[in-house]
Amino acid sequence: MGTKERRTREKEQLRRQILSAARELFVNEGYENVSMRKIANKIEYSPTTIYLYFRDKADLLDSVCKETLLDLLNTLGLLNRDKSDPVETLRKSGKAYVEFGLKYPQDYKLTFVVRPQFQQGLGLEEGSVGERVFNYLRAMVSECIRQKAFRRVDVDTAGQALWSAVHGVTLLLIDFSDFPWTEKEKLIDTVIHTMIEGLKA
Amino acid sequence: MGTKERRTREKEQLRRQILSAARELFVNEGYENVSMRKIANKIEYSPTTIYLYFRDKADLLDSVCKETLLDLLNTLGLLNRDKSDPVETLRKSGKAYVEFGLKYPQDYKLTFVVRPQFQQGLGLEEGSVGERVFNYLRAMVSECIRQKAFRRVDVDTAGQALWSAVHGVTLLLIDFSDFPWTEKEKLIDTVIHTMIEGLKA
DNA sequence: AATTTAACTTAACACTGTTAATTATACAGA
DNA sequence: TCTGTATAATTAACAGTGTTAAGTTAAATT
Repeated sequence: MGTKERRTREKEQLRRQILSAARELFVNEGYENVSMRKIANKIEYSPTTIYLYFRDKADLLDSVCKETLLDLLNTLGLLNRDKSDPVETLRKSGKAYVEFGLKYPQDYKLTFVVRPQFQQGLGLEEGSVGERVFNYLRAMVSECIRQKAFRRVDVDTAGQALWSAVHGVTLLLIDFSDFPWTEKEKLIDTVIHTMIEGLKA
Repeated sequence: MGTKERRTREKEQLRRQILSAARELFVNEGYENVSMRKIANKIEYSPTTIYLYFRDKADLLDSVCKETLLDLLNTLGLLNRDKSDPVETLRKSGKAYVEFGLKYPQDYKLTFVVRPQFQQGLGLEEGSVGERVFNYLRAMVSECIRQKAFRRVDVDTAGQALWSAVHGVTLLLIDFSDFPWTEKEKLIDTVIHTMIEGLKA
């Protein structure tokens, strides 16, 4: 019959329409300055229609962030991982991570700052996209240790430490853009380089 | 006459009352879940009275955060700085910074996460408390380099890199408390230790 | 053509930050 | 002690918020 398929396709389409309107508004005006009515206006539907597709505003945020994480994962996955030089691969990945954050600062904040604020304890459950991002990092660190490029150190701890560093520099650069930072690229490179050197020693 | 002095004293007292009520509510319920009316109820005044003491809700947040920064600066200042071992002093300060953040997680987030969200570009202007916190860190790094414990590296860059690392680990631990972190202390120590080793190399 | 189902909208609730206008209070000088 | 004045605090109101329940329209099925 196919009409049912068409309907579900149309539903999916509207869902995506809502999602992209929400992302655009969240990014440009900030999550808390965006009302359901604003989103509804943008897609030319009544505000309550959104509730047929998303549980509430937080759920909307949640879905937007999930997309961002997939984007990030994809960006990292596109790097040509040189198995023979895992340290260099790690360095490049760290750099790509920060650059992703600075390229889409508001999306990064939505995912790693705003979302935890409105939905405590989540985003990184087992099987989630967030977990996959971290596993990606973990695998690289593991390879560095296996090839004895890094000193014998707990893989998880090292991975989490690296994540801390790149997350930290990304957020500081985004949040305090008026601070008299040294040259941005230099700071990013120093953070990554210093962490990697520290893991070698 | 002295009545004028008493009045200003009373005004100051109410100001502090508002401030401490606001902090308690912000910390326990989250900035955006606290209404001016809630704060007013707590201090048993009408909501609009608050506006005689603070410009708006963001200004209230601002004042709360300024206090937090002073607290942090004081905590760091209380460390006995051993001039003969600046690296150890730096390590202890980093540790104290993270511990401060984890001891008052909500206050930390209000200052370093929520506030930049609601008042873009600030908190670290010249002469501000935030700048003083960073200067404290800068001085320590400078001493490490002067005594040749660290390789010759730009002081500002190194300081900002260190700040990135401790800021990052603090926020990750606060925001993703359900993530399967390795032992918390171990992670914190690794972050700080790795950065310091990286600056020596 | 009638009926069921799905999609969407209208109306409403309790609440938000904030302003303007108003009232109460405490002080000063007579 | 009374009056005028400055200051402090309040009431009422506005335009907007997320969200729910009830109602309406349109499409698909029988």
